Amino acid sequence: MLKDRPKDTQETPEAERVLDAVRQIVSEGRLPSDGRLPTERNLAAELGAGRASVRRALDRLEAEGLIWRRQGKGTFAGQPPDPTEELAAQIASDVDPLSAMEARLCIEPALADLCARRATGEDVARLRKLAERTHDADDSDSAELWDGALHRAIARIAGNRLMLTAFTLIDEVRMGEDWQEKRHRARTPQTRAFYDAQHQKIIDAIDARDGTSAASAMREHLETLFDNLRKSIESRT
Amino acid sequence: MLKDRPKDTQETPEAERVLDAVRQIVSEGRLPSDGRLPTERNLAAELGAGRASVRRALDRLEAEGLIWRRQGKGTFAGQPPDPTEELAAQIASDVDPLSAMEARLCIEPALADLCARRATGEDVARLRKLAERTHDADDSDSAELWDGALHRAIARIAGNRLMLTAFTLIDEVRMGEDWQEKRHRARTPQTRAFYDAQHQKIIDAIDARDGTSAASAMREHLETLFDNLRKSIESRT
DNA sequence: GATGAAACCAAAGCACGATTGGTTTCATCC
DNA sequence: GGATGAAACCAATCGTGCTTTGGTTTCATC
Repeated sequence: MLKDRPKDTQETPEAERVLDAVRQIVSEGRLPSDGRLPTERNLAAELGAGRASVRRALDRLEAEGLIWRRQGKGTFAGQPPDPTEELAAQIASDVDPLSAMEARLCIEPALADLCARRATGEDVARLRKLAERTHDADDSDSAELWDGALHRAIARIAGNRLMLTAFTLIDEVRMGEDWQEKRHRARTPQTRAFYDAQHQKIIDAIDARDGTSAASAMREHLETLFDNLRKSIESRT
Repeated sequence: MLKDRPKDTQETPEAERVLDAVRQIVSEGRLPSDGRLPTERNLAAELGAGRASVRRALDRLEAEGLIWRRQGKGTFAGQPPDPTEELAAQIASDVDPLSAMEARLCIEPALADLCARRATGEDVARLRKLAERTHDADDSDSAELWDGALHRAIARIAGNRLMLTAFTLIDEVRMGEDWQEKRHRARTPQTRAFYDAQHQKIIDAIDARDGTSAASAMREHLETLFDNLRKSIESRT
């Protein structure tokens, strides 16, 4: 810390070399579809370094959240899988889009309420950024992705582990099913503008730390979604 | 169907013999702690019957919900395990009683609403019976058990698989943790009478198919529980 | 003090055979 | 003809032993 050279970028000569090499492998994504990295032993051999150095580099990347590791399994790029996914996959088969919306309509207003009561200024800034991304998205697909991220962020900020798990469950089922096309049709330029305004309203309420308003704004938003989804289903049965 | 002899009780001579034998094994509970029954082949040998007959008997018992089977695993007494339990066990460690109540307060009023809109006369009769059992319970422990059964029944009648899973998740975490004593202290004779009245109000609203009233009655009930739990925690920190 | 090499531990995977429910076929017996 | 019993086969699961892989320690080297 007291040294005058920039510790973060240099560390020690070998450490930096290995770290950069591994970071490049991860970021460039030249790896199997499951995101698995070479084993530590292979990595060490390929880079002509010792296993300890490789492990130090991986420790760093893990701390940064770029990779995750599991003893006996391997090292993988990205975030560790959530056990909720499995449960979601199991029950996904007997859940229809309407009951999924029903569930969202139940839990998300409550999450917005809690979110409003617990959000920090930083949290609100993050939400605004996500809403902006949703608004700026070029195609309907990426808009949906950012929209999902926004709702998830609200759920996380709410700070209730149980409700977050329940939300994740609903979210996983919703994403994993074959309703994609249905929701796709329900998303037109007009509705998108509408959704953006509703997002604004929700975030404004959260920013004002007004839980009740946040909940009702979220409920209104979801009901709009719900209606459009229902119309979309009815129109082409 | 057109025969004059009582098909249900007699079927065919051998079938009935095997069915009774297996039914006795299950009901008397002379089986390992995991509820595993002998294999079909062993059962057939023991009873001096063919495997087909044994399977017919097991089919019947499975249809009655007395046993469940899994290829490659075995035949077991009781109901098949719910995958929700595992997930609940995993996240149980970082959930506190207050956030569990928060989650209940979010989901159970919505379940009561749906329940009121979908309950049949038979369903309401079942709920009334459970409320009666809760009221008649001798000790605080069994009252809690019947109370749990009542809330679960409402969740099941609501008829939304996703929300039922979410409810089960909360319920499992709630039951599995060490908060038993806390809730125990929160349950006094006075509060029990109070709870009984609230149960009545909820069920009356469901009986009247008034979802909004059912939801608010449930919310009121949970808020009472919540308050008492909070007091109980504060009193002896 | 950082590095590299080696050895060991523990968790997970993998391959293989055995077990078990699910299914079909066929001969037999009322 | 329908129920039964026997046999064979399929598919999912489990148990076992070996391998792989990350986690950890030790030691020699630079």
